[in-house]
Amino acid sequence: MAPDDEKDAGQTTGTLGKAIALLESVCQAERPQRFTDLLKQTDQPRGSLHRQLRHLVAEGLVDATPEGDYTPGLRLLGFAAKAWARNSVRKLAEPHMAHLHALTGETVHFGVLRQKEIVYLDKLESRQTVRMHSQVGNAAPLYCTGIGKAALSCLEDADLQPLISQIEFRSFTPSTHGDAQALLADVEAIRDRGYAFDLEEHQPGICCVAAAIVSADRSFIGGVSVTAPAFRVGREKLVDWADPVRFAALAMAADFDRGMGPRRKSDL
Amino acid sequence: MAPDDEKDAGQTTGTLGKAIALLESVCQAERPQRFTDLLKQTDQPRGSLHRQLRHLVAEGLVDATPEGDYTPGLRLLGFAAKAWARNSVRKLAEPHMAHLHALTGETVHFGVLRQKEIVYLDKLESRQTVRMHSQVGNAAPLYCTGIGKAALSCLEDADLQPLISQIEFRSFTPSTHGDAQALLADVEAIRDRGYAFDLEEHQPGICCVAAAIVSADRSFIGGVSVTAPAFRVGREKLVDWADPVRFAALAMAADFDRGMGPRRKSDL
DNA sequence: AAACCACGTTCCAAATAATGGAACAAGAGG
DNA sequence: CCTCTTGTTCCATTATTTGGAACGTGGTTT
Repeated sequence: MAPDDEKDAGQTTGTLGKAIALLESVCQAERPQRFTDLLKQTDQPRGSLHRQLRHLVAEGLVDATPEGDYTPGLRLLGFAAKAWARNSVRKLAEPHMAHLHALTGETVHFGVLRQKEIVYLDKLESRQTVRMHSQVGNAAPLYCTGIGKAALSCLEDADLQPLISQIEFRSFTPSTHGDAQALLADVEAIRDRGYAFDLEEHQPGICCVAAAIVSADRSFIGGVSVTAPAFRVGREKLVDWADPVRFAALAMAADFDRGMGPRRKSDL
Repeated sequence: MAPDDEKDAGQTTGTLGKAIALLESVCQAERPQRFTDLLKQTDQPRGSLHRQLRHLVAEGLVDATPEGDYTPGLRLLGFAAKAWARNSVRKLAEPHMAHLHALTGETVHFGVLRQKEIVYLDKLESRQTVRMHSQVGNAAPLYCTGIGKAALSCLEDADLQPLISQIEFRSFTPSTHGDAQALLADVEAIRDRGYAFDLEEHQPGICCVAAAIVSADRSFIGGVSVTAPAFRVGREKLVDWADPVRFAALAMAADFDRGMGPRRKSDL
């Protein structure tokens, strides 16, 4: 119908793309969506939307109550469990995370880059926190998280500049960097230090030290961080953890380079 | 091309169904799949498979290495995180799980029924286990897990019999029930007791006590269990935990009935 | 009651995207 | 040099999706 939709940018994924876009709508929403809610968001004809939803529900990607509320489907958990369990970088990071956790006694995160976000792949909780699990599987912006900024600090200036200029800065907290200039200055400092802070820039009251895991070819593999509530730890404490964090990141990078070297050979 | 495929059973999900079937193939495999592996499993023409994979990769549901290895995509984690965070039954179970965990000091599971399997939705670890997280999002058969058998014990005989007769019994361990008769006897006992055991029937060395969470209308909502290694706890210990587990299940059911009562009203 | 409206569901000709066979690259071995 | 395996591209055919409109259904107003 529309010959060239504005933001198709290169590739089209046909029917699947539309289905996943709809699934995204269902997932992004805060609460169960009704047929009409989705109709408004997706502005598709009734008939099409109806069939697409039927398909998604039949496949278990979306769950529907008899009353007509649509929520993300439980089958997604099964898929994600596999994606998580089979992720090789996460597996290799695990023991080093455990070590770091034992050393600091605080919450340790591991995250990788996906598109232009950090996705948290693993988390070891601080000893008895009241906090929920999760965060695992969630995505966060690059410009206001420790791991995200550590990732940025690995880029060449030539790649960094255009990327930063595309960012839409949103102030999650009063401390969030509000523009490219502030972020660039921070990245500069991170390059010098070799590690990054997040001083309540994403979540109020939460701060962390993070380091990038960098492969031998200088590409960003992922990041580790130690996180704690601001009321309990000051900047000095974070600095104390910086070396352990950096060391863990180095150890992970070494494991990565060792493991990823032999290609086809080590497959069996 | 094929006018009526054998097991289409009622509904067809068109293009999406094929894409998800392929995704399932990628996820089920133990290791990264190559194009040819998938070609064999799905017996589709090269052209079609190639395009479907391209679409899945473009959508982030499948990740592909430059070398041509296909693995479950990281985007799945994001979807699942939403599905998990927004699951209302899980949320309401959470505090009762915590209580049970504090009481027993052992691993507590919460699971619900999906299709004909138990899907684990939450887990509180035994204090310092070496064990990984996960299990969350994984599915297990009904006939060899505590929560699964507790679910079976909620069914009327009229529903139970046909369901059991369809089961393909697979012996995960020497203790797994091997036929309908043994399972029925166990279900009978569970009905009498009000709780179920899993005595190393699914994973060697692992046993649990479980109870069904049953709504006021007598339908199965989910199940809770306390799990421990067999070498550390005997049947007596499991029996000690049975009442706490049953009580937790009752409390969850009460919360469920209370929360789910007011429909549209409580939406806001 | 009748008229109205919001919500969902179902239908079907027309438009579009998926299909699958075959031809085309590119290595890897023999 | 030939051949086998693996992966990619092309394109006429075919099946699926599309989307407008008509049809239910229940709730609300006049």
